Amino acid sequence: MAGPTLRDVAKRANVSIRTVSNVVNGYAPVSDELRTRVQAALDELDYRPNLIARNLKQGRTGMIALVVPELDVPYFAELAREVIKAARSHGYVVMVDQTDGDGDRERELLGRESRATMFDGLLLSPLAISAEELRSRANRIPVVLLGEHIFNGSFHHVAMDNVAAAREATAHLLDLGRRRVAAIGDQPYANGETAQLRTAGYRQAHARAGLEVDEELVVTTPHFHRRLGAEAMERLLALPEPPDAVFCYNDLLALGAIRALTRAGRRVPDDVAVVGVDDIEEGQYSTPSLTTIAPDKGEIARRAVDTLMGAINGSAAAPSEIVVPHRLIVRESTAG
Amino acid sequence: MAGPTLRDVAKRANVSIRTVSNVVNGYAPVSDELRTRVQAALDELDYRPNLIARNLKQGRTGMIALVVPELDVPYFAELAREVIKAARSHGYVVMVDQTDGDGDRERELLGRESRATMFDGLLLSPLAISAEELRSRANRIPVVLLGEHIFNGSFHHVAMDNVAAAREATAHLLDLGRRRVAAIGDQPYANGETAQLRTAGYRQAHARAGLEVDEELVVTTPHFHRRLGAEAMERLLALPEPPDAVFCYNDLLALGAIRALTRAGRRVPDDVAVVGVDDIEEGQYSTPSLTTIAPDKGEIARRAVDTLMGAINGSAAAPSEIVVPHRLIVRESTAG
DNA sequence: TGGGGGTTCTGCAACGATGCAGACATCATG
DNA sequence: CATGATGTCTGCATCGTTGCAGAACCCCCA
Repeated sequence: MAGPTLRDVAKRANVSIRTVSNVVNGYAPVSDELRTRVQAALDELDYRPNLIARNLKQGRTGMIALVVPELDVPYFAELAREVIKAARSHGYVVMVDQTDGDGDRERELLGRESRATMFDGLLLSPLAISAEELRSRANRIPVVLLGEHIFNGSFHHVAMDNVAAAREATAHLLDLGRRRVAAIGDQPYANGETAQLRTAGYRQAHARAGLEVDEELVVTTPHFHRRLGAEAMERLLALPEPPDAVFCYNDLLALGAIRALTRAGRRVPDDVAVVGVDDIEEGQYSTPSLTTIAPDKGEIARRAVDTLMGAINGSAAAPSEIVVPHRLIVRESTAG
Repeated sequence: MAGPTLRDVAKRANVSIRTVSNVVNGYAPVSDELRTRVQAALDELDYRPNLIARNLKQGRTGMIALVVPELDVPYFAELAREVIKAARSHGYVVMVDQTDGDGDRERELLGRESRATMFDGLLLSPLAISAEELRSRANRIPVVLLGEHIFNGSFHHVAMDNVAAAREATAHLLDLGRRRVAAIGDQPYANGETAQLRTAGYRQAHARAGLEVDEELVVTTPHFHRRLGAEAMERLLALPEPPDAVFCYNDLLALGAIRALTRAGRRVPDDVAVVGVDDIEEGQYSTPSLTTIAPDKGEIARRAVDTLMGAINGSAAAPSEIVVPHRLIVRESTAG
């Protein structure tokens, strides 16, 4: 099972281990004659460098870890794709792990026996554990946070402007003349920062338009899945005065809401207009297609990876707060 | 940056390195007195074992790699989730990489300088490179193939029965009384084995029903994305005699096809019934919801990981050909 | 002929951990 | 008291690689 080592190659080519290493790495000057002899031995034995050993010696692995709550949530899958791409351009590979939003799993990740020491850096997506806790367990390896707002930043952090995004989405609905705009996805409790920022934006839009928010229309959901979007929509439809528009805190909620609406016989957008957030590909092909706030995922991934690379290569810069652009993409679910 | 090592802890606790190691691993008998002293030192220095070093010594990393063409294709994302789960139950973590179906990327993965030596095993999903080539570059580490049919198996292989699955999907449409059933997704060329198996099943269903296949209705698509499903459907609709049903080789194609149909003003399933393959979650929430062939992804992942673990732990069993169950799930796109 | 400078090549130590054999002390037993 | 068994603890070698310093050799020119 175990392959040939430098030693085996050296023996066969009748040279020192070090010389073989030099040939493999193209390092020091090696005469053509020896080089071809060594190369022949390498080929004959089909030598492959043992990266573990190389890593141990060099103190880096060329791997970073990307930790997301759920890999099969399209936003994270699409983000993962971009991260893998960005990392590759730095010669890095990415270990993807999912925590199911489970705080224990996350703690484990940062704990003593964690495999985190195998990675040169960590990209963490929205966390169940608090900023406090993260800081106290702070690992020895560089960390960049994605999309979760951690206050008084002790970590590098990349995200879009959630307040502005939510404000624009809501304003778009108000501009269409809708007056009962619901919000699905609030999380008014610890670690629900992202959702809270979006709620803040939703309120700002109302305030700027001189409108009151009907608190009945702000629905809390513990997470952002299709099913919860559908359920929340059903509850809203059961109100005496149901909404004529909904701002959903992500696209999955929005698609679930649309599903509930069509099942209930309401037309989208005629009866109820719907906006989501994330711009997952699915929203381009749904019926109706989905108006959404599109964060620049490629940019998020690139900036996050760049920042992480900077931290890995020792630039002990102060934690950076990076805001990536977003834009409203109007599709059928509001434009009819 | 570099954390404390066993040596540092040993120095602080005034014991040998070996004893610290024993405490860390709970190995040999260590007296309570020393144990507490060492433990204190471990805590004070916040020691974390260097896994690279441990791995080098032990010859295994506790990591496997999962290689898929595209991580943001829902089927692969959902599969990845299951694989990560299954691997975790064996104490393994999973590196996910994507190749974009790019043969060069795959060759690189298997090539000399590949990072594959960092992993105890490899799970490979449908490949752009041929079975031949894979075999010739066969790595030194155990490999299990997922969902791609490699003939005269030299590798472990886990998949559903593609012919049967396609036959059942097509039969379902024929049973509904549809007589012009199209197929979207054929790939009648090298490395299109999976697609070819599905086409075979499609033909079998026709043959068993005593019907001819209209070759005009069999559409080739180079890959399985929503856009191509929509385009293929548009072409089919432009035929003098358009189909009254479509069997799509995966759910994304089907969702794209549905999109094209509704845009063209056709009703699904009344005018055209649609079936997909994969049972991605999106199909439960689309409008209409999607009838599909559901492979048991959890089972695929578990069997694949189990098989890989077996191979890693040295059981040099003959390559196993594992067939996992699938079933037809009827939803609105055919049941109206 | 001898010494400076360059080119090739090599051995040793080290990365941080664990396997192994053995040192040392303690204790029970005949 | 000698013997051996047992329980703790330690040092050395090792995993496969690379950094470093220097050895060996060649060439050139004074």
